[in-house]
Amino acid sequence: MSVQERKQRERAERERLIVATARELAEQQGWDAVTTRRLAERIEYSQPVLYSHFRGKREIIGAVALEGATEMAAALRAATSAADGPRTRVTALARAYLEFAARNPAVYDAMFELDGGLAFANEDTPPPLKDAFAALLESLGEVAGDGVHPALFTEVFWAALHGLATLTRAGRLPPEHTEPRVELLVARLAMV
Amino acid sequence: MSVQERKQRERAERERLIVATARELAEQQGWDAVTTRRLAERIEYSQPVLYSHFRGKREIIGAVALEGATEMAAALRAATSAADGPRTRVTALARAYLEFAARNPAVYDAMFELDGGLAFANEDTPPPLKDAFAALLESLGEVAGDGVHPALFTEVFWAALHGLATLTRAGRLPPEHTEPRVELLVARLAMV
DNA sequence: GTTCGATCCTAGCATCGCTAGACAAGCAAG
DNA sequence: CTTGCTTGTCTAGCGATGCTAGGATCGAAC
Repeated sequence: MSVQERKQRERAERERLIVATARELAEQQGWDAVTTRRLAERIEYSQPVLYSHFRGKREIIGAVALEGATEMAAALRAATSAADGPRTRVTALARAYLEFAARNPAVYDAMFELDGGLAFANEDTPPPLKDAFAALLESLGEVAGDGVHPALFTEVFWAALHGLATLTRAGRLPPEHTEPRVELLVARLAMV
Repeated sequence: MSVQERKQRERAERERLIVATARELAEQQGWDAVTTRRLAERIEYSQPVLYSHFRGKREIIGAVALEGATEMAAALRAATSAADGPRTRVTALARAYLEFAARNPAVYDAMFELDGGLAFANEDTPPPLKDAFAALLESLGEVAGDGVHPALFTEVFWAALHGLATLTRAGRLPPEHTEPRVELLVARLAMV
């Protein structure tokens, strides 16, 4: 059985390599540059190997998105756990969210802009995505205000963050005034 | 000169046909289905004709985006002019914005998700885009609150609407609770 | 050592955006 | 009316894309 196990290990290792390479390439040159040929060349295998791991390019994007969701959840929790008081936590959360989006644009795209073939907002949603939303909910739920459902509040706050992140990165909003925008958002939405 | 004028008119007419057809095809089957070949076939001309009007597919998307911006500005103004009182106006504005995005998904994509090669948030921004932002500013500026720059407030509110629109349409947010989300957003952000 | 199955690669398909160069239609000059 | 030229359009093709079929190769098992 040891032989099979070794092969499985190597296969899993190669799969990680594919995802990591795709992510790296996307961050360096954008998702348009992530073609199956270039990706295959970088991992030093031929194209069809990719298709023995993933159904297609789409699933590779999805894998990057899941990886990103895990990291984002961790980043959000790290930022909020260092802050005390609901208000400070929400501000830290908002800043961490936007910073994650700005520093990992390709990953953020994989999560929210591109089609990675992932299910959202239903029972088939993969755990990392649910957990990322949970990380938001943890800090945002406590400032939802009386009579407002925490999940609903989280959705609205999240949408605002997502809007700021995407519009800024796409050049629709000048990037200079990010900080005052965050402050305004927190000041108005969060009920201390 | 009459001959030249007629030709110019016909050319302009054909250009409108291209844009309208691209938009129609995109709304019917998504932007992925808008290929230069299919588009050429629908307007009953050959592919290269498209390139005598536009530099490439990108510019066609940009043209659809501009058309959409004009319509959106009109829709927003129509919705707000029928409401009296700042608070009612803002609610009407938010609903109109989200409805426009939901009813014209391909146009909304052309405006904000796809690359139409348009300049944003600087002096080169085409008039229709500036005007659409102005339409937002007209109603949102009056509820910015004391000491808050109207443009900054508009950016934040707009980002929130954009986030709701895109996340909902991409299946990231369940579409059922759109109305309470809008109400929460207006209740918190707008200072009556 | 031989067989056989898993693994991987070469080669190719259909389609994409875009362009060069041939061709025809229509106008101006003789 | 014919000739020549400009203007407009089309056919054909390039390189690149995602994806796949079918053959070659390699290693494990008897």
